[in-house]
Amino acid sequence: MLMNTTMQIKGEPLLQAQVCTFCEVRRSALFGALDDAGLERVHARIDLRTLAPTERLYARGETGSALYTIRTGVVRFERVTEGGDRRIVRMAGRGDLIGQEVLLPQAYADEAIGCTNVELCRIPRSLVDELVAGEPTLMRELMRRWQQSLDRAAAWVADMTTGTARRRVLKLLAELQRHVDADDSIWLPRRDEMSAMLDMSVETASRMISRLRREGVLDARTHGRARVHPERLDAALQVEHAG
Amino acid sequence: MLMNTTMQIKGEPLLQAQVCTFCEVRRSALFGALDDAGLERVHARIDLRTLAPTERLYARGETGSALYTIRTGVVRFERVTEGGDRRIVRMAGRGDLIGQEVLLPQAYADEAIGCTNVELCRIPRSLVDELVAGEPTLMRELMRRWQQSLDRAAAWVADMTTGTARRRVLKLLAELQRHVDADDSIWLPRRDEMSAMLDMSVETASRMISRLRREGVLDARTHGRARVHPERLDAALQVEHAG
DNA sequence: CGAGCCGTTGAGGGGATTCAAGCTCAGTGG
DNA sequence: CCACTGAGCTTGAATCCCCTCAACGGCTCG
Repeated sequence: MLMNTTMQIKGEPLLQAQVCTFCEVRRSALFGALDDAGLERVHARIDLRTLAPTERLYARGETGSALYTIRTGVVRFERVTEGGDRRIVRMAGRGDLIGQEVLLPQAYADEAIGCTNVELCRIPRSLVDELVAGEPTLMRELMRRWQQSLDRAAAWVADMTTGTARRRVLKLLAELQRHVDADDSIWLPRRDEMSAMLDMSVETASRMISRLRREGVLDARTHGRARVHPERLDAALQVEHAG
Repeated sequence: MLMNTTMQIKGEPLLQAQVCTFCEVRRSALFGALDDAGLERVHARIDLRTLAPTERLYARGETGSALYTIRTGVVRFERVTEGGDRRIVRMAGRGDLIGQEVLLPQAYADEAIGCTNVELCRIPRSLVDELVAGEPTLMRELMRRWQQSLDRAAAWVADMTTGTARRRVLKLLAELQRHVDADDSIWLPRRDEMSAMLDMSVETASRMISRLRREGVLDARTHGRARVHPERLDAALQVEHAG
């Protein structure tokens, strides 16, 4: 599993120490405040974990013993309503911390499911507990992450649940642009996934996407990936706001 | 201002020490972990603050120096979309901690506005900073509050933004029941406020409420307050889920 | 190659919005 | 005292957006 990473160099097996040192997200990552010596002690306890699309990382109510940072890919959080249908309530991407509630300690609050291929760093709860005792700065970093998640959740309400189907789809595309890949492509959800995010029927989602493709806002590619014209997307959103 | 509280006894002016000691929400409040001696040091720094309906506690982007716990009443969080209309993204009630983001330190993330008459305890940021240094337990309590806010935000997405207008109104009433008053009455939002919470027109909100009143789920009272039949509310939600 | 999943498109119906008109009620001033 | 006013609430009618039901095509995979 350690080999299955973008950090791999010249086909050699990759040690966790190297992963952390070279980690592209280190600056924004949980342990960014630690010096190299501090990182040394951390390496051995952190594992890489991969997640395939639609694969579940953990379930709501599960009592886990680890939290995760996302190295690459997109993860979504689902919740089942009393009606029995699944609703996607939030997403997370590169650099985001997820499953923080195990620190309280508390069961996971939502299901975490892979949207794309995902690479995660698995951080045991005990490790964070130990580090927090010695390094108070880490605590502030943790609180920042919590607030960030809360802020994104509020933004989700304001963006993904408001207005016409077209506006919500446009807002979704704008959100997905935040997790744009190296080759400018974004993850384009399946229609039933859009349905669960934006509270609309799969047919409506399909119609909106088809229309946006005809309008040149969107360029579909293979395997649930697409490319967006940022200017045309913004223009379409402006029109939506005006009307 | 100290006199303007439900804790007042026999008309005597109320000292903050008494307020904290007798505080009904102490168990669930931020400083519940502190012993009486610890509380003593805290009293002098905490002020009571009241908030009238539609009055704003703080604005989004404002750099404040205090966080608050809610003693009585309901507070809502608003955010303005790019379209220019206000959207209510979350609510908080008795015992909830709000404005925690000042601890990071960071500007307030949303507008906080009173729904009912509200009584708050104003806690300076500096006080929390000092206490955290001496009492690590407090830090855990803070994290619990953050997670709780996050959890409620996710629940808001799943409940208030999903399904038919009728379902969303029913879910809103269920949520408001959580903040039920001493006399079994709840805050019944104005129709335009419901509109901002549930993303529907004021007319639709009015129609739904009128119908629920005819159905006996709801008993309107004076001044934006009402009483709900819990069993009928649950029954109505069951039907909604089945259909 | 048939089966099944996913996406697309069409037709019809229903729920929500929009536009519009009254209604209640509290506050105001003649 | 009461008309006047304006804000909030309600209700009706027409329109429109979205959902439902349905059929079909492309694709993968056993």
